[in-house]
Amino acid sequence: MTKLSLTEENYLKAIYFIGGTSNQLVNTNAIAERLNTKAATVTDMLRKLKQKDLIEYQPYKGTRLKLEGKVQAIGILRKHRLWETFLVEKLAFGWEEVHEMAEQLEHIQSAELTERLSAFLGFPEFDPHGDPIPNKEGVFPRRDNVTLDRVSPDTAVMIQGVKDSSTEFLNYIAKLGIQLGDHITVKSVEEFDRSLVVEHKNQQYRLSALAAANLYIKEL
Amino acid sequence: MTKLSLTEENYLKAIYFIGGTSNQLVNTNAIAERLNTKAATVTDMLRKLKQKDLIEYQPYKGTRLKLEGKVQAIGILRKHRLWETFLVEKLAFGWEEVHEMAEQLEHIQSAELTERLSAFLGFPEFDPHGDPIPNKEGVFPRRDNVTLDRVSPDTAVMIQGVKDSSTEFLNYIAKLGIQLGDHITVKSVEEFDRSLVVEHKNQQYRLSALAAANLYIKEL
DNA sequence: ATATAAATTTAGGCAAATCTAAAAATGATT
DNA sequence: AATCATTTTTAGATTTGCCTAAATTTATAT
Repeated sequence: MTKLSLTEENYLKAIYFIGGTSNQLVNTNAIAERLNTKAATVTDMLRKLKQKDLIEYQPYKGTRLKLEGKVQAIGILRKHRLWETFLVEKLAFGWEEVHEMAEQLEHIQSAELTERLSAFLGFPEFDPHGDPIPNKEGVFPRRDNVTLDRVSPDTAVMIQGVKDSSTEFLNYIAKLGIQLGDHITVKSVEEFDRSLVVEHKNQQYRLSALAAANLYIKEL
Repeated sequence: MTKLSLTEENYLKAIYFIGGTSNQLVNTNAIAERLNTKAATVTDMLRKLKQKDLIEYQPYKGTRLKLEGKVQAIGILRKHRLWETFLVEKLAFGWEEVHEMAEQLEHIQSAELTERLSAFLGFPEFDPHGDPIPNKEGVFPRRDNVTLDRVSPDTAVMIQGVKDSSTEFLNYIAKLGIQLGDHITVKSVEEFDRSLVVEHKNQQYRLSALAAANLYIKEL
């Protein structure tokens, strides 16, 4: 639980981001590019992080997070997404504007502050962009693999994400006025083609089974 | 408007604090003590800050803030007190707990964030401790020199500070349950001794003219 | 398989912020 | 005014994070 420097935190974040959830081996150059620094600098830091037992690192082979490194990285991600939620929901910033501020706020050290912020925001599980916020144990909320076509009629649900993120689909739902976080209720399902009539923002309209199958929802 | 390092900001803050509002000459040792560092280190930084034209500095003589340095210091103080207000009023921290967190938050760089935070908090002019929060131009609010004895009956006012800060007086008002920020209303004034009956927390009681004259208030 | 290209590390340095120890300036005292 | 004590600065090192240039390892392509 050694206190990490801001720079160390940023390296862990970068390795976590590039390695993905499967914790793949990460190249030195990839880290250098993400952090706008030089490969030689990255090598220095990797040696240091290895020495602190936060990463696995074999020269020329690449690096990956060890458990403690991953815990740290997820902790920072949690703070980042909570602060972004605060900035958007409480201070009315636009989604595009908040990233840089959150990059600073995520390094504020106080576990108690993080937990109280979470409580103040109503223990959000997803940030305004729909990205999951890990809890304080580092566990990500399951984005329920439930899609709109599997909901029983008259159940109010919330749009939580999209399965198909092609431009065409995003344009289509934008045209319908559907946004992340919107509430929607299935009114009826057509036996014939499984298309459904939904109520959304006080309007009723029909949605194809395909469209519904690509909208992740959460029951309220 | 050069962007300052965290360390530079802390030196400016220290000089501002020690020099006081009258901007007195500040000794090297005083700064070293406040920042838990050594005099030699302070000398190095003073040369650097002088070179950036943020302070006046004559070797062996001492230092004081120049205009730009003072502007920066007051800007940091503004952020510090706004964040403290946030932590106490929104996240329900106790007053004693917030200082260290605010020491970190005060360095977050985003003028827009500061202004939105202020708006979110209702443009507070005093922090939960009663200390004035400078506005974005660096001007401190006047703690109105109005005391409770000068208020007309049936006007709701807020306790904003004390004139007499002797232990005896503070104990007396603590015994009455009067705290900074409390709302209080003068119900009537006695011609004879100018003592007054006040309503405070749903109770009515009598206060001497002297006690009332030592309570700074703000009309609501 | 050998040469060439790409990725990575090593070597040597630099700037910021800090330290200790020694030197210099200021101030206080007889 | 000369000395002693205090304050401050200078000198020289250290640590962290970064750089360039050269050397080394790994990957690719005839």
